[in-house]
Amino acid sequence: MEPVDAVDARLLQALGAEPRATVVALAERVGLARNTVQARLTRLESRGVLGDFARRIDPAALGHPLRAYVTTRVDQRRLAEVTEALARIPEVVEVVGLAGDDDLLVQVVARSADALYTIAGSVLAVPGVERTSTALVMRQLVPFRLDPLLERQAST
Amino acid sequence: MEPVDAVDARLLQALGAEPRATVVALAERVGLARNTVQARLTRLESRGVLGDFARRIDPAALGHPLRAYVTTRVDQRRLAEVTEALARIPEVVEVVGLAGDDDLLVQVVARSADALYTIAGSVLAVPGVERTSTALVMRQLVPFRLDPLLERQAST
DNA sequence: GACGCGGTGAGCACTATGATCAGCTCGTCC
DNA sequence: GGACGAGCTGATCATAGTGCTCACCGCGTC
Repeated sequence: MEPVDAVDARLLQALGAEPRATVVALAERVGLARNTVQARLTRLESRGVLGDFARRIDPAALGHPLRAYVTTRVDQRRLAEVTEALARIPEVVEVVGLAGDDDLLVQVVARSADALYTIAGSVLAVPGVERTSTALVMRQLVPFRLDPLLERQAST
Repeated sequence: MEPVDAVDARLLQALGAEPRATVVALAERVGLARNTVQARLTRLESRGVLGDFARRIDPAALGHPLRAYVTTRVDQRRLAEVTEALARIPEVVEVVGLAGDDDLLVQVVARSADALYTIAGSVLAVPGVERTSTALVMRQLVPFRLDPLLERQAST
């Protein structure tokens, strides 16, 4: 994916500061014509720079305040099958394939510690999963952020 | 955090389907009065249900197509210090404290494999960090999602 | 039965939207 | 040098959405 330019980066920064801002407000903030902002926003969307809206939703607000990473080792030949089964567990919010000792990193959320135990069990019960290790997220020390990278891009 | 109710969940689903939808469009979609939707949206925002806008931005669009998880073991007594130092590395996009063998899970993004190597070095170089292990994300098998949970909440 | 809460529909002035236009300044290419 | 295309600009337009306030109503609570 082609990286965005400095103007787009500033636009994204402005959106970060005020997500519900109107196009005219953004135009004023970044010092561009409304026309330009409108065109760039459209381009950003169509280029897929902005991911799912769901990423902004706090799982805690959905009654799932607990978050954990389940590292799993799987039978590589059954990877597709395993992925599909994991996707059927509602509390599984993300699965990525890793290079390293572990094969899969499964991010899950849970309503309670008890529920988490059950969910971890469901992951282990998936045919093709050989071993799992669950690590509970106790605290978000640095909340997800992209500002430093946006800052760098904006000053290009 | 108090979980949202079914109506809010449907609202969030509608937003997920069409993030730039106007309030009137959302009202029509969920079958509520425009007034109600407006009030609920305001409440959702003020309750902090919606996290940072940056969460929606694809790091690849910022020129950082590589993503990795760096698990680290730290001197627990220097945790605050370590966190602060990690936060100063631009490519560190999230740090969480774990319960388990590893202390910290550091999510980083990088411009290239070479850059990733450098960044992993920076993490290890932080005073108080004792050991690190870097796992490159090769593929997103299940992209981040909250739909299954939203669905459940919407049908309450 | 009084109360408060949340949803409703209506109305209002104000503002934003999306689309289109010609004009302008770049840098690129021949 | 000159033609070209891309991108930003400021203008205009009709249409639509916004934010707000109001009175009203149904519902569960005390």
